[in-house]
Amino acid sequence: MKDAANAVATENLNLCERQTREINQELWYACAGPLVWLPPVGSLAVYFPQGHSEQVATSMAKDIDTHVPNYPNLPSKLICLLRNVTLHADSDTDEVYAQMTLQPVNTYDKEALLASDLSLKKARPQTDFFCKTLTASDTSTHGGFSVPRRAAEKIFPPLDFSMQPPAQELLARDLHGNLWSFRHIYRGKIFEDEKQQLLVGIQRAKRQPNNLSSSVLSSDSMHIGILAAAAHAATNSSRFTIFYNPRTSPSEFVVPFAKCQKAIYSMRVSLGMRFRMMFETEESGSRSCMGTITEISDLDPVRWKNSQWRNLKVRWDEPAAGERRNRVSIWEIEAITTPFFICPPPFFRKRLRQQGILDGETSDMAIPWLSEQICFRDTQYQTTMMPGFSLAQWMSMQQNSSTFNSAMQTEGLQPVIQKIGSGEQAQILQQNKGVLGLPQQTPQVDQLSKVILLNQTVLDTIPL
Amino acid sequence: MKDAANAVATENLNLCERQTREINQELWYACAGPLVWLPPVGSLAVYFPQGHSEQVATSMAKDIDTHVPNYPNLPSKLICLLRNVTLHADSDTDEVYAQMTLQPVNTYDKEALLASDLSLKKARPQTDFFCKTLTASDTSTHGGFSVPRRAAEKIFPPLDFSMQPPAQELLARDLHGNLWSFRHIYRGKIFEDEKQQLLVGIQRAKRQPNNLSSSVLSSDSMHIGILAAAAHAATNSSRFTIFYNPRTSPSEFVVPFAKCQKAIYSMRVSLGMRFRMMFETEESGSRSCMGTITEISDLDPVRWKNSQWRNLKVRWDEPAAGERRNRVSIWEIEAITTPFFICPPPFFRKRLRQQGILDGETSDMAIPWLSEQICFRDTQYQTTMMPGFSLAQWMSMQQNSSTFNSAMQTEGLQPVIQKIGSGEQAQILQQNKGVLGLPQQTPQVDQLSKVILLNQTVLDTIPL
DNA sequence: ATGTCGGCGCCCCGCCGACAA
DNA sequence: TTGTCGGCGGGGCGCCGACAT
Repeated sequence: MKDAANAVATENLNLCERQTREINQELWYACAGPLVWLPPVGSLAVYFPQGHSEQVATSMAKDIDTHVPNYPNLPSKLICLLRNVTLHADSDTDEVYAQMTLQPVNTYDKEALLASDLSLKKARPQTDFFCKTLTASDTSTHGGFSVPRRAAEKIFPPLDFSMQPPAQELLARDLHGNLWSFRHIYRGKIFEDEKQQLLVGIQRAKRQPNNLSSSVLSSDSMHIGILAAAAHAATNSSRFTIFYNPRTSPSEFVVPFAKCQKAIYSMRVSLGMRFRMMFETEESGSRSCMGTITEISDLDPVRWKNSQWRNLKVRWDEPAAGERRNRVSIWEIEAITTPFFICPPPFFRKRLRQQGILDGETSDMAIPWLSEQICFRDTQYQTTMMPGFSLAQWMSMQQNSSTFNSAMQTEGLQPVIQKIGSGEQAQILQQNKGVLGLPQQTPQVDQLSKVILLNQTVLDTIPL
Repeated sequence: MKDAANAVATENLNLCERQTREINQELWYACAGPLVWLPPVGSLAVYFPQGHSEQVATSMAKDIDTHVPNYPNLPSKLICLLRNVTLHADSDTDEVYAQMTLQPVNTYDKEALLASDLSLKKARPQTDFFCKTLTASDTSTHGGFSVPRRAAEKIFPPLDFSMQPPAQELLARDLHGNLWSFRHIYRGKIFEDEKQQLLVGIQRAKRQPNNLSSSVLSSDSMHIGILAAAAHAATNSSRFTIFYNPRTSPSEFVVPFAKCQKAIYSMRVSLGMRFRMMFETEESGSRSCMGTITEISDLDPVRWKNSQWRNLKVRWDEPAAGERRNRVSIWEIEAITTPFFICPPPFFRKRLRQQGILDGETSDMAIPWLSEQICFRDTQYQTTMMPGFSLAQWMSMQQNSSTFNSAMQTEGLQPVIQKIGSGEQAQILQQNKGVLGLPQQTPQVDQLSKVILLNQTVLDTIPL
């Protein structure tokens, strides 16, 4: 398939209408990547100021400055009621982001608690879409953009042989509501076509030196602003607003309350624990990678003592994926059910040996120091992980411990159900070619950017 | 003159070199507009958090939210030592902005005080440049860009008739250091040319709906961040960094200390006082507009009580220029030396009449209620405005009043020397044409944008 | 099945001159 | 003097087919 693309006149929507027009949720999620799942409005969520700072630091390509003041009154996590969520896309870069309004709470509404739990069970609907990393020919002005045959058959409308000129028009709407028309041609002189509403999105490769300076606010002021805004909202139980950029940094700093709670109360982590974690693959799929917990420690012992934000240092089984983060949070990982003691990874045995715990060569089947404990934990895991881990159970837990960032960090180990992750990002090339006829002023569309074509289905299949 | 323009290969400067390369100061100032003059490093300056907030609100096209908390410990102005100033230009929009690092101080270094005073006397060097609002033909891809003959003779190198093909090449460097080559042709079949280093800049018309959301930080958090960062720096006497965007908002919120002091101590304002103030004209020139003070009151009586940031409500003589702000600060205006009582403007007489001060029709020459006082003030003005208004005088004033935002607001009136203003801005059209061969991805180059051509002279004529 | 490239038609960028304000 | 536009030449966008993997 090849296509010529021209922007159909943007229909002269009056500005008002365009601004109120909501972004298509399915397309937004498709562009955000397979692992992103926003908590629903009205549910409880946990806000991590640390993670928020991290996102800003990443998007400004600047480390958090050390002379940002400490906010002793601001805890490392705030339990909030999610008051509002709106989806957005940067008008220049097409990067998707979400705006969330949070309100710190002290008492937990049952409904909000329930909503938080339900959101975990409701999987993201699998919309029919196709995602392709652009090739040189795709981005070149010389050739066209080729869609793999399977994708065309899956996504595009069924053939209609009534019309005679082979090439016919496909219409697609992008994140901003602009209409695009494409000519669809089948390579083998046989053509297929049908008019239907499609959606198209662009997932750009991460810019290398991201907007170095916003030219609006200094990085310091931003970080202070994050903390001060959260602290102010916390003390007044008033609302505050944040932006979540799923693709600029792997910092999911607003986490469904239930997910957090389940992880913290049902999983006890310890050194050497094996786990798996979901990652995004090249073509917007997901797969899990395995690793081992090597250390449990504060990411920032000075400002954020006893924070559970990425307090687990890990080592991944596949060293090839060197871009993976070496620190994760407990709610991002999932226990590996196959008994770990059967085959601890080589590097870990080596470390144990260095530490004098394992001396000499030991058979994989004979590691006495862990087996009993492991078995017990595994049993416990099977119990707590039974379907329908009771909501009332958490609530009673919650009532017994006023704040749940307890000191149980270094004690036990136990995996949790939920899986989450933020995609690793590819590097960039530099080119400024049009793609699919998109206007030239959209920068950074290169051969590592991705185009997403989406079948538009019923909108309300994705509850927000 | 017409020209074809192609970007000379950007010379493959390695990234490191490009980032450290400083922006040309003359070009930066030419693009910033005729009224911008940054205080020099090492001098004392006054920082107005209110004005800073205002700039952010303007650049985000969003009013300051009312639930931004009050910072009772943060005064409406901070006296700071200017530690660093760097000039920048937005890589996408070419908008110039400056980054300043400020450090609140309690004791005033004599040198810094002197530097602040000296900067007032040192006028911005008048560099040879030409500025033109783009016409439809200029931006069209069909025609070329025409430079007025006078400008060409003033800016371009002298003729050299040695070469034979009429059209020859001009090289110019833009704000980012990119080289551009232009073909220079004289209309009347006679051509002029010479190779020489020129500078070219683009001053875009203000975007109408400016970056609605930064997608990084919420507007609330930004405003809080501004206040919290300033408050933190003030209490610790530590440095903080701000961005000043001279063209996005008319908020000069970092003012040379001497300018501020002179205005506050030498000028006593009152209702009805006549003044003049500098404004930017269409073609980057400046002219003064006259007006009358109609009210003296806090801009924000709740959060910023007794602040001198735009506490003067004014009425302009020329109602045509409706875009002018109706609130100014005392250091922005200059007294009108011609005695005001000879001819108070009509609207003001009407107001006085309404208030029962003027009853019936009164001759312009017979307004007894002010004349004596005016004369006195005028005398005083002549005195205090003598050249060399002593620096030691301010210092003693400073020592006598620990903070100088005194309560003398509503008392007297007296004008001040210094003049300042921020340019009014034109509105925009929507078009996406290339200008002078600049790359297409630079947006918003339209017929109201301006192109600036500059003769590169000695760099260090402008002390920063 | 899909990425790349030579051939080449046509549109539009951009140069020239004419004309008007 | 300077903004606009018709004429028109050439370069590049973009369609087709060939070929390789």
